[in-house]
Amino acid sequence: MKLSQLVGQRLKEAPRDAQTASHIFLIRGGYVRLVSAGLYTLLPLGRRITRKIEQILREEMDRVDGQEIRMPVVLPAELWEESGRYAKVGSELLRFKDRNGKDMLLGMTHEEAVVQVARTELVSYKQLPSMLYQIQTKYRDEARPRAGLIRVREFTMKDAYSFHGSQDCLEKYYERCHEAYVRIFKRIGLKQCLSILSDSGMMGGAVSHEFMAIADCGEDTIFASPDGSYRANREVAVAKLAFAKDAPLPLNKVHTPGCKTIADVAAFLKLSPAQTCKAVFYKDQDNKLVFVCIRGDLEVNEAKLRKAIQCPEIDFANDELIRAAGTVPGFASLLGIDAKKIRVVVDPSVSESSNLVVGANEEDHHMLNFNFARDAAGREHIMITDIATVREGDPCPLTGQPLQALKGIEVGNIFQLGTKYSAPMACNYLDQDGKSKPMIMGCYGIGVGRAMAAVIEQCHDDYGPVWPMAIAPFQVHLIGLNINQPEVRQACDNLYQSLLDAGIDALYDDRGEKAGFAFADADLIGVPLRLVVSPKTLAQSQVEFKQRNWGKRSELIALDGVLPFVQQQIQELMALCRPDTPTA
RNA sequence: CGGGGCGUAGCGCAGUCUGGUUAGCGCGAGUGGUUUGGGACCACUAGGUCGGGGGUUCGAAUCCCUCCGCCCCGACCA
Repeated sequence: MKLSQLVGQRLKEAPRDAQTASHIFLIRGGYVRLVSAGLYTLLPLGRRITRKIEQILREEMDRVDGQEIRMPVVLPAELWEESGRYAKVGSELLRFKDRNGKDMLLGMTHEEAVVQVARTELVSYKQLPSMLYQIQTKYRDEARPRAGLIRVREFTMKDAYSFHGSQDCLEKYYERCHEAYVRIFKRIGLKQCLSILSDSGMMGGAVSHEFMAIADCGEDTIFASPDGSYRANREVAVAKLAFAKDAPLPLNKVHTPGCKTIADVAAFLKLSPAQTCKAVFYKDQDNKLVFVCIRGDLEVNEAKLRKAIQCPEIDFANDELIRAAGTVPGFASLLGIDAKKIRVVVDPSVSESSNLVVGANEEDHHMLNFNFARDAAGREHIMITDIATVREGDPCPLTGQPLQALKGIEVGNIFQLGTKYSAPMACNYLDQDGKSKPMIMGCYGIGVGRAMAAVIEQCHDDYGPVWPMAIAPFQVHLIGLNINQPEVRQACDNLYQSLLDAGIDALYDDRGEKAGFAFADADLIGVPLRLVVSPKTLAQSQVEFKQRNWGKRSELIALDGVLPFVQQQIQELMALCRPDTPTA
């Protein structure tokens, strides 16, 4: 490709909107262009990269016996009604009617569609296990697209679905897919990508992992032990906190004028927040009160709470609702509360700590020395479960070491779905015993554009992306300086042609721009290998060579040895992305 | 959906508060010339529904009303 013909302007300045490295460089380098919020056109450079990523995905999916298919983006609502998701999913699902008034939708994921394939094409246990995948457009009407390609509304996703005759088979296959994912992210050049335990959310199913590209701009928080043995999404992470276990002292009411917050109470009584108990009030979608107790220094993890009480939507309760339950906002506690009438959730930090300060359910008063086992009435009706948000430095549940907090971009996920879709949608097969059984399913997704953006987040310098060889838009960037001199033009043309003839993917800057201008563009395009030909180098029958990540350093190589040299460099850089040595 | 910010040429911005002729500047683009190793220089040229609509006014980019769009934070998120 000649740079003079490449579509996609490089920009000296980024649009003000762009704030993260990947967003800035994708725009400045001419990889993508915004069409509307969360909708992007991939320009040639961006498309070249995503094609290479897609090819890696194909190879790795085929390697775990996947078969590529293609399902429609537009799907009939009736299919989603079968699984129950048509009613369940909110406005993230784009619904519309076709000309006949039939309810349709844009696929945000394809469990229903693939189940329809499986239940007609896979009928016997002899055909299982089986895995189908596609690389295709998804649409999600995101409330808030952000950070360029990190969070968009329309995107290309590799989505794969496996079908099994037994849980055991699913679990074994899930492991293979996990390994395939480790290989994939290594191959596309991510430097740090961790698989973590995750909250499977509305996707359902028991076990799931998210693959997180570690990056400061990531939306997810991950807690990891220093030795890597434990890592989990903040939504599900747990810590092994130590609780005070002193001999219970008698309850004792104290006057705490105006002390409505934990900070007030702790300061007034000269205690640490960890010696207090916090009462937090939520309401569910039916406007019913949920009374939550947690140690004063901890925060409620709403994702855990939602899961614990099996309630997808919760919000803070207003004072009216709190008072109606017989408590006093700011001075509320379990004391005198009838747990039979109100839903109460207590974190172990409260049920297992001794002598906490709690509200007295009386204006301007608190109670010292609350002990759950002694003082909470109707304990048998109270749900005791971990609903605490893990903090950086909290002890790891496995090793006890202080947990580290990392930010990550979710570039892929894998789920053990079980029969969540196959059972309601009658996706059955005939087993050896002649009985019809629902298939056990797994699903496996990777966002292609997001993966590209994540690579930039991890691989860039001040001047632009530093593409890993495996997904670079080109393998070699050839620049001709003073190319208006016929002998330079000739030498460059010849070298370019011989690179192409050798099967090397070369970009040729034939524009005759000034050196600085050409170099700045080359940095933005981020091709891993660069060759510069100029009258100076030509006079010695040499070519200047550098790798993209060498900064200003370069070396001279003989013109007649360029081809084998470049081929070897490509091999060496490709080797850096070989999946042989899994890291995650 | 809640909070905040922004919308003037392809990109970055000034002008808006305090209304007043032909709406400017830098980058980018085109032509000609001089240049040529880390975003050169000179001259000329093209490029604008000042986000849309309505209103106030002799006069609106500027004031008022309204709608739309984009970004950031939060909520939500297979």
